[in-house]
Amino acid sequence: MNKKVRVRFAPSPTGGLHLGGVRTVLFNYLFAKQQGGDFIVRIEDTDQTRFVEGAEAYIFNTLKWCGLHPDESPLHGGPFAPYRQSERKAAYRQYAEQLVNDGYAYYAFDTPEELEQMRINHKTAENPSPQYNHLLRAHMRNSLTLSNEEVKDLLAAGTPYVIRIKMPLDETVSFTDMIRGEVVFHTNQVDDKVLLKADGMPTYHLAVVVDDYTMQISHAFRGEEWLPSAPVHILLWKYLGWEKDMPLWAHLPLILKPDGNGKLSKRDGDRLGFPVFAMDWTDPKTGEKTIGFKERGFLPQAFINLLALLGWNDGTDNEIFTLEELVNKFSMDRVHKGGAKFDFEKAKWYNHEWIKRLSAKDLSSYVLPVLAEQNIVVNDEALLLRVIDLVKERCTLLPDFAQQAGFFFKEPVHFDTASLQPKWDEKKNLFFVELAMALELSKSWNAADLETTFKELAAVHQLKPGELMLPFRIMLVGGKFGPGVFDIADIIGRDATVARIKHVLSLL
RNA sequence: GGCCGGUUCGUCUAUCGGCUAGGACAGCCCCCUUUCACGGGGCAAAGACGGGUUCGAUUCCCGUACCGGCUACCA
Repeated sequence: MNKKVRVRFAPSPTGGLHLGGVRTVLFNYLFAKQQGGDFIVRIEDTDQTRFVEGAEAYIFNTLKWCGLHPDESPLHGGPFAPYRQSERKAAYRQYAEQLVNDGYAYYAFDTPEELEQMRINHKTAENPSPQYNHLLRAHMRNSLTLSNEEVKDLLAAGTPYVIRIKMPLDETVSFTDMIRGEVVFHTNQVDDKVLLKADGMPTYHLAVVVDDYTMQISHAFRGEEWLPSAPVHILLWKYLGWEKDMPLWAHLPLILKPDGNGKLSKRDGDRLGFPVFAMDWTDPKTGEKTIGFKERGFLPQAFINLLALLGWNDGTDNEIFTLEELVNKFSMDRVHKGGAKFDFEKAKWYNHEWIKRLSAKDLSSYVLPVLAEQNIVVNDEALLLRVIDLVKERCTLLPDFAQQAGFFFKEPVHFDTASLQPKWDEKKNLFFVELAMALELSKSWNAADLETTFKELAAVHQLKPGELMLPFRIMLVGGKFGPGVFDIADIIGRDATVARIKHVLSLL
C-alpha cells in the first residue's frame, strides 16, 4: 500500500530565510507536486527564547514570491492544525512521559550550572565536548541514579527537570537515506538528548517525530546538518511504536561558502557582497537590514532555477528549467551527496538568462518599479514593451534596466562629456549643429533613414561615421551604453533627439 | 578528540566498468558589433593519494589524506 505523499518544510522563525532553507523548501515542494502529494509548512517555534517578531510572516512572503504555495500551514490552515509547535505544546508531554514509563527515557534534574560543571570537569584534550551519555548519566542527578522516592519527592516539590532519551547500550541504528543510502550509527556514540525541556516545551527531536507522525508525513527532507541526530529520531519512532509509519529520509547536501570552507552564512553575503537571504530582512531588535535576492534584482524564476541546480541536475546539459519542468523532472536520487560552494557569478547568469527568456510583457511588471525609482512614470505600454525588448539582453539584474532604459523616458541628468572632450573639435561641432538642423527638417523618422541621413552628412563633412557615433550616443543617453543609437533616436523622437544634441553641444 | 557525511576543471556539474573524461559559469583569444551586450568560433583548465577487484577503473572495495557537519534544556 502506498500512502499519500506528504512532505513538510519545518522552519524555525528566527530570522530571514536563507538560500539553503529555500532550497530545502523547493526540493520538498518539487517532490510533493511530482508525486501528487501535499506540501506542508510547519512552524518549529519550540524555542521561545529565539522567537523573532515578523520571521514567520517573512517566511510566507518568501514562499509566495517563489511561487511555492503550501497546501497546509498555519496561514493556509489544514486538517492537522495547528501547524505551530508552540500551539501543540500540550500534546508532546504525554509522549515524553510514555517514553519514561516504557523505560526509553528518564527524568533529569541537573541544573544548567551542574551541566556546565560536568562539562568542565570531564573535558580533556581527547574529549573536548563531554556528552550526557550512557557513561556520564550514571554520575548525574536523574531518575536512573536517584531512588524512586527521591524522584517522587523532587517531582512533588516542583523541581525543574527535563526528560532525556535513554540511548541503549551496544546497539546499532541504521536507516536508508534516499540520497546517501544506508547510514549506520552506534548507540554508544550518541548522547541522551533532551526530549522535553524544563519549560515544558519539546525539543526539536521530540517535536519533529511526534508531528511528522501526527501529520502523516511520508518523506522527511532536511539539511545534512541533521544527519547526526537521525539515530535519535529513528529510535523515537521505534520507541513510540510508530516504526512502520516512519517517513523516508533524505538529508540534503549543504550550500557552502564560495571562498574558504564551511556552511554559507548571512555573514558571507555581507562580506562578499551578495545576498544570502531570499528577500530583504530587517532584524526587529537591531534594526540591521540584510539584502535579499528579490531586492537585489533577481526574478523568482531565476532564483528557483539556480537553487534547483545547486545540488541537482536532470542528467542532461540543460540548466534552465521552469518550476513546472522541475516538478516533472526532479528526482531525489539525482541529488548530489556533496555540498556545493555558492557562486554568485553563476547566479547572475541564471537571472540574465531568465531576463532574456521572458517576454517584454512578463518583464514589464518588474521593470516598472525600477523606472519608478528614477521618478519615471510610463503611460505608454507599447513603448515600454518595445524598449524592454531592445535592452533586456543587456540586463543581468533588474536594476540594470534603470541605466539601460531610463533615457528613453527621461533626459539624462549627467552626460559623459569627459569622454568627448579630448577628441572634440570645431569640425565635429559643426557636424552636430547641422545634424540637428537636418533632423529637425527630415520628413521621415525611423532608424534606417536616420542612419542614412547621419552617414551622408558625415560624408559631406569628410568625417568618418565611426568617430561621430560615440559622441552621438553620449548626447542621447549620457554615456557609453545602450542599444543601437539610431534605434534610440527613432524611439525617443525628433524633439528629444534634437534637444539632447543641442544641450550637449552647449556643454562642450 | 569522537561520530557521521563528502571528495571529477577555479566554481556548479555529466559519467550508473570501456574516456580522446562532456557541458555550464568565470578567464583568455577571435569573429560579429565603431558603446555595451546578444550571438558565433576557439584556447586553457579536473578524476586527492595508495592499495586491491577486473581484460579494463573516475566509476566497485579497503586504507590514508583533506574538506564539511554534529557534538546545547538551538533548530
